[in-house]
Amino acid sequence: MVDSKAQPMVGRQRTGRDPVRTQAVILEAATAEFAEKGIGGARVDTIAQRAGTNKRMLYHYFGDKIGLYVAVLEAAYAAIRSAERKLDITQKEPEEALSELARFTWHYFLDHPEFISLLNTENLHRAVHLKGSPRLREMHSHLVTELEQVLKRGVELGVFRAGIDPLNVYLTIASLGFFYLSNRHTLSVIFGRNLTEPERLAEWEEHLVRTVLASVKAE
Amino acid sequence: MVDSKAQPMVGRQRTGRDPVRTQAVILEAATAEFAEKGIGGARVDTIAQRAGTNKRMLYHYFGDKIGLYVAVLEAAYAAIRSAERKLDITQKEPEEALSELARFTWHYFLDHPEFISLLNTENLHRAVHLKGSPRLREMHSHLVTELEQVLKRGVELGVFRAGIDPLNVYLTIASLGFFYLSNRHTLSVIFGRNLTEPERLAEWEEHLVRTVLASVKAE
DNA sequence: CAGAATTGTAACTATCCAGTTACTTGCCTA
DNA sequence: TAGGCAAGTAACTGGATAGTTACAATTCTG
Repeated sequence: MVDSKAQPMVGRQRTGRDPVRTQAVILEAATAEFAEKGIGGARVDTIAQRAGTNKRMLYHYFGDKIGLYVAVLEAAYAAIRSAERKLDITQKEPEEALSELARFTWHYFLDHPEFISLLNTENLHRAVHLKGSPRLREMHSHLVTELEQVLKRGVELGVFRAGIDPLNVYLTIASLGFFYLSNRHTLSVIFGRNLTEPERLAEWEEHLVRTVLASVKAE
Repeated sequence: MVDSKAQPMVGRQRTGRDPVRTQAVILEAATAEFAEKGIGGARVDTIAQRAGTNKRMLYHYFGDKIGLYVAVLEAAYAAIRSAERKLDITQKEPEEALSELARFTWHYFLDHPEFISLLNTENLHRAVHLKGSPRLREMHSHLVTELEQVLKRGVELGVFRAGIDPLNVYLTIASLGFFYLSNRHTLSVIFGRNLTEPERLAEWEEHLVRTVLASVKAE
């Protein structure tokens, strides 16, 4: 999610002055630590160790623990928005477009469980950090606007029913993708099944796509 | 979620020996504290204050902070299972039964945001506390079995399509209800809308019910 | 009314942890 | 090659916190 050249410097000699790379490895280590343990459980010393640097650097670049967490959250949003911009669904048939958006979202969550965890952490804290971020505008998703166009063409073609709020469709996709993965631990225990077996994941993906299409289907 | 006679004893004199009630007020205060702050952010002294008792009592009855948290989690599961047992969907028309289950789940989550938060906390910790609970069996939901019967009758009547895993329908309902409320803070910031306005909540409830029914509809 | 049980008080311990300080080391460039 | 800059070291401070201790106070029942 951060610059791919970022790598912990554990077991390495100093490689020279590179503030951008130092910040990147700190951010990556902090992402893992905050995602695994939340704000209250994350430890500054552990983040420094995981990054292969020292905590003087953390305070030098990010100010304090919360400043580091905010940078992690902003980077996480930047990453998903960057990935979303690579998706262009407006040039496809409506049903295909919607399927593609649904699969993209599912696979993004599947490949980025740390993003799910960070969202849960931020909601636990009532989004106070997100609200205070000057980069808020960058976190908006253009996909709802694109989705609006897709739904409109679907209505025109007679495959989608009219009167659907695109935000609701976006939230339907996100709901089905997020909940399954976010709650995989408790659900696996409660239902006595391993929800993260490859077959189950593939089955849920098909169920997700089918449900989203069914929810907008013309009668 | 806990015994209704539980009430904080703040500002009250000692009201006599009542270990059941003392434990109940501690559990209620602890539920609020763990739900609002997670395990790492919750404070034992604050729980005692919120309960109107002292922390000697917390350690006396629950052993330690984690023991208290586990008791909170078990009580939360007991409460939703108790509420679920009052629901009988097997005697209704399949579509009505499914609608009722969907609305019940939505309203349960709406009325119990602390349950949502505790589930997120427990998943952050990979359900290690849940796994270790001797009350695990009590946490299973009988509703999947009932749902299986409802789906079967729906297929027989020709209103539902065949081959649907009842667990997937249950997860669909839970997904749509859970995600919206769990992420209400970040989503409200990102999309610039207050997702918890009464009109939005009512609209989402209708969308939830419609989507669940559409997902099982016979073709 | 005495004793048992529940609940309370307040000080305490030991540990943890965010953040700071004062310096040192190493790299790179003019 | 000297100096500036990035990065590192390690001790430290101050405060927070879970959990404990040793007793006291209150309630209620046999």
